[in-house]
Amino acid sequence: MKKIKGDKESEILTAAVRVFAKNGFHKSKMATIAEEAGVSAGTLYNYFSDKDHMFDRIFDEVCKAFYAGIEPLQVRDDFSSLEKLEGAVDLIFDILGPHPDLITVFANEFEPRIKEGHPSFIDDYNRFKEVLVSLIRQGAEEKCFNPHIPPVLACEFFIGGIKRIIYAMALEPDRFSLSIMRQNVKLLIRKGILINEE
Amino acid sequence: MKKIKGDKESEILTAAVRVFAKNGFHKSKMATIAEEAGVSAGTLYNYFSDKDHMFDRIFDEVCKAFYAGIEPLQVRDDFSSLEKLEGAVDLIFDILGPHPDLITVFANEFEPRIKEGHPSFIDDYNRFKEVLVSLIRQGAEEKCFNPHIPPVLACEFFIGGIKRIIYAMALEPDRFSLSIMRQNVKLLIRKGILINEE
DNA sequence: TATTATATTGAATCACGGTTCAAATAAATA
DNA sequence: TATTTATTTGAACCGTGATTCAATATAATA
Repeated sequence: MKKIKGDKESEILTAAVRVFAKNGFHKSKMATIAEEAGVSAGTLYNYFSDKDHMFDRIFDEVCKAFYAGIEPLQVRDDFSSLEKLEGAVDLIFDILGPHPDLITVFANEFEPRIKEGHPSFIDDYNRFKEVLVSLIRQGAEEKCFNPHIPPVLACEFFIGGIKRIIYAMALEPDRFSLSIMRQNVKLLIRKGILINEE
Repeated sequence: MKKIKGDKESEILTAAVRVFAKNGFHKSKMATIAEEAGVSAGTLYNYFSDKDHMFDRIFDEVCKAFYAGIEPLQVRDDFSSLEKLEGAVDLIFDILGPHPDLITVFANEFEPRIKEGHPSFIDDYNRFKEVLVSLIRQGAEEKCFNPHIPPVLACEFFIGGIKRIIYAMALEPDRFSLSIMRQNVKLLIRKGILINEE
């Protein structure tokens, strides 16, 4: 059984996500995380300088994946604006969908963490949002999306909706399947709630 | 200057909202709240049994207003389903819109607080959501709203979107006006992002 | 005004939990 | 194997901040 470098670090992070999801950041004790990871409290500090740093590492990965995923989407000229936007939805579902604990932490701790300082993941996250916004803007310019809706506003609305939907899913995994969620979110984004009379 | 009963209590709550909005619940010190309210730390405990209780009182008011506002909407038979749904949007904007600090606290602390226990406001909040869901369900039954979208799901999506929009507004009040926000949210809810070709 | 009841004060208390670090253990190297 | 280096341990430390409460001030009542 050879240990891969970084192995234990990610074991600790996985445990941390589990604990943060259950108790929230502030009520999660380093001792609990250590126990959950099967190491002692002191060991945590060989991998992370402090609790905040450990926390931010979690979102580092997520935000890097967000940005890495949306960038290639932006430049695909075989995709319509709508396909790109739906690609972004798929991206979020793909990255977070399989990890309920991560969703929970993301839903409850992400924005507060941004508000309280300048976390390491902020640049990737902002870039991700910028691409999303510019993608919507482009759709509006092409008269594919409603040009009266400010793209930033639409972007915020969609992110908020998606975030909450996947959080609901994380809380009650058996109620709706990932694919049903995904499909309906796309529908709501595209056409809203009204029946489209044709 | 006669002091109305409950006057000081609400002064403290207002100060608390301000402090919670700025620092988040856990980083807000009772001492700071006391200072902000112009009383001493000990006085807080004449009005609230502890920090959690004080916190919950804030949401008590909000949730009571939510439920009190949506209930009459539900039974108005001079309103279409769409008008009712838009009435609910207006309700949220009316209650939270004028209070950026309250929005911030609501956006960042509400769900975590629900997750960690059984707060006093949970019943009003659940009733509010139930009405919202049943309102959407009714619209679907009347073939006004898309019947393929599970109402609970639509409800979560809309709440998430609205919550995030008003939070964005609270963070940058000068970027968009309340009325622009409101109008565009309704548009997104009704028709989504696509242009409705006619 | 004197007396009683109520409200406020803020320094002291005390539990909590993040962090440290000397000792112990394990791994790497000679 | 002996020696050096890296890692892990967990009990102890210590800052923080919610909460308490005896003393004080304010209001109500006689």
